[in-house]
Amino acid sequence: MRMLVNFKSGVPVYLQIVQQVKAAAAGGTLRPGDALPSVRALAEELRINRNTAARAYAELESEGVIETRQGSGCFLKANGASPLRRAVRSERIIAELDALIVQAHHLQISDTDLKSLLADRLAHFRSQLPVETSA
Amino acid sequence: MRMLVNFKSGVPVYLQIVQQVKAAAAGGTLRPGDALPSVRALAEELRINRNTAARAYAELESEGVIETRQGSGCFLKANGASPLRRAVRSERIIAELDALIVQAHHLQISDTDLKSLLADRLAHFRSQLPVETSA
Amino acid sequence: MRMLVNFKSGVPVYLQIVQQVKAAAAGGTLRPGDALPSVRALAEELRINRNTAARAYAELESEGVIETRQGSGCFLKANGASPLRRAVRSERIIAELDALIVQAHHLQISDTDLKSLLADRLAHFRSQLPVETSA
Amino acid sequence: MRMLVNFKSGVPVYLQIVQQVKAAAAGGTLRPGDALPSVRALAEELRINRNTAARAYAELESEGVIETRQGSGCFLKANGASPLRRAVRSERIIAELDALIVQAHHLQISDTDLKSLLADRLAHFRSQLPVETSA
DNA sequence: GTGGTCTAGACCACC
DNA sequence: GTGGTCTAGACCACG
Repeated sequence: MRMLVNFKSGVPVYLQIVQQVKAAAAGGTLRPGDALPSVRALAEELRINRNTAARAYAELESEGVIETRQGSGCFLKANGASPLRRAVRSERIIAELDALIVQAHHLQISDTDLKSLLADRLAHFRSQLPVETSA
Repeated sequence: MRMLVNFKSGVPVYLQIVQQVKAAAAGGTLRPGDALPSVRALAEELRINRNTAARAYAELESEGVIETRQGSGCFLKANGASPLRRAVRSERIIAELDALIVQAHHLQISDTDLKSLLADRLAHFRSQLPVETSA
Repeated sequence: MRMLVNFKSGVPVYLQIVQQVKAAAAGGTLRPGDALPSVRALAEELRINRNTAARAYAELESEGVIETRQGSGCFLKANGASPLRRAVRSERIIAELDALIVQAHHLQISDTDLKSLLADRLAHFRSQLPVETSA
Repeated sequence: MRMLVNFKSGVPVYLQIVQQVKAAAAGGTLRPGDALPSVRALAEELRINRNTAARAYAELESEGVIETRQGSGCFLKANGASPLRRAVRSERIIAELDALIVQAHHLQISDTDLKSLLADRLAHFRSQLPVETSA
């Protein structure tokens, strides 16, 4: 499970993790029973404090998304949200897409340029890891 | 200048304002000498405490982005950063673009679909308002 | 409201505060509507971090003992526990009394000496402040 | 040596054990050379994890209070602190006594009642077990 | 090794 | 001025 946090965005780090785990669960990248990285491993990978990672997991547990077993780790809950329908998944991404467009608009980045940038970044990611997402 | 804050995002409200003003200035939507809404008006429009609006402006002034003239309001500074070069503006948007891609990946939205969604939303925005963004 | 924390006991500081507020509420020393010291004032008085004091109050609020009003302070709730009957109040103190006796036993302090010590300390406290407790 | 832990008190379990052993040693209830229960036995008796019991003993050993002889168990050290003078022993109990008094004060238990309660509980304990405490 | 708790410092939003 | 949140470090209990 690839995670990524942005320290400059102002969004609390623990929330960024929560959102990504939820998205992965909703999308099916994480399936019921799958183990999440340990609090320590996640903290090290993202260069954050253990507590911040722990808090993200605590939040996810309190929302019923994951289950934590003392001494063995955190796992995606069986009764977690089942993978969403395609239309629903799209809706989830639209709010962020709109915010991005507004930002680009403020920066006077043209529609054409924005599309190019997206294509560039997608290519960049796909070259980095063998993704299981279909093309 | 149209502004918008998201209370659920976790991003400090005052920071959201700062970011939007900076983006508008960097992109050229706001030009040197242009007036910003008064603290009072902004607070009312966004339904926030006047202190919070004032704080955003104080931050912008301390960074030299705007100047406040007693009794007449806040204005974009003449010596503020001139509109950025195209390449620099692009860089500004890339971090957000990457986060979006990760999110889409977790939701198992294909690259092709993501591109389509972007095109859709761009069309949506352009049909809504007479944008001054170049094509 | 006189408060006192013991840093060496191992009992979490925030819990010691919670217990004392509850006891004061149960005993009637604090009455519904009474204001508690502000988080900052309490922290300074006890030489603890503001967060530790805040946590105690947060716990008390979550248990419905106090009510906190943004910007004005914390107050004992009207529907808080009504003053306990004499017998019940006594019960509250017995667990601690027993722990004390066991400790004294381990230290081989005689019953007589323990009683003397209690009398001494009571006299000490009564000389320090004009207590409203009946003798 | 009878031990007792309170899981709700917030005091670390290992510390409660350490405190009780030290008190017993300081008071003379445990004498140099006396054997302590094995880690295994203690863990079982108190229903705690063996690691926790082991940790308490490790702490005691590192402080020079006890010594562990491979295969035979843990014993109170000969060079451990000899039983304290009466005055010192009294000091040890005073902090707890003060906390008790504050608590009683908040519960509006009168000095007289507090003294009676102490006498009651002392009588209760003495009737329960043949104590070796001097009268 | 695992997750959980307590204390702390810096910052935020509101009166 | 008020209380609340986020991040962090150190420590605890358990497998």
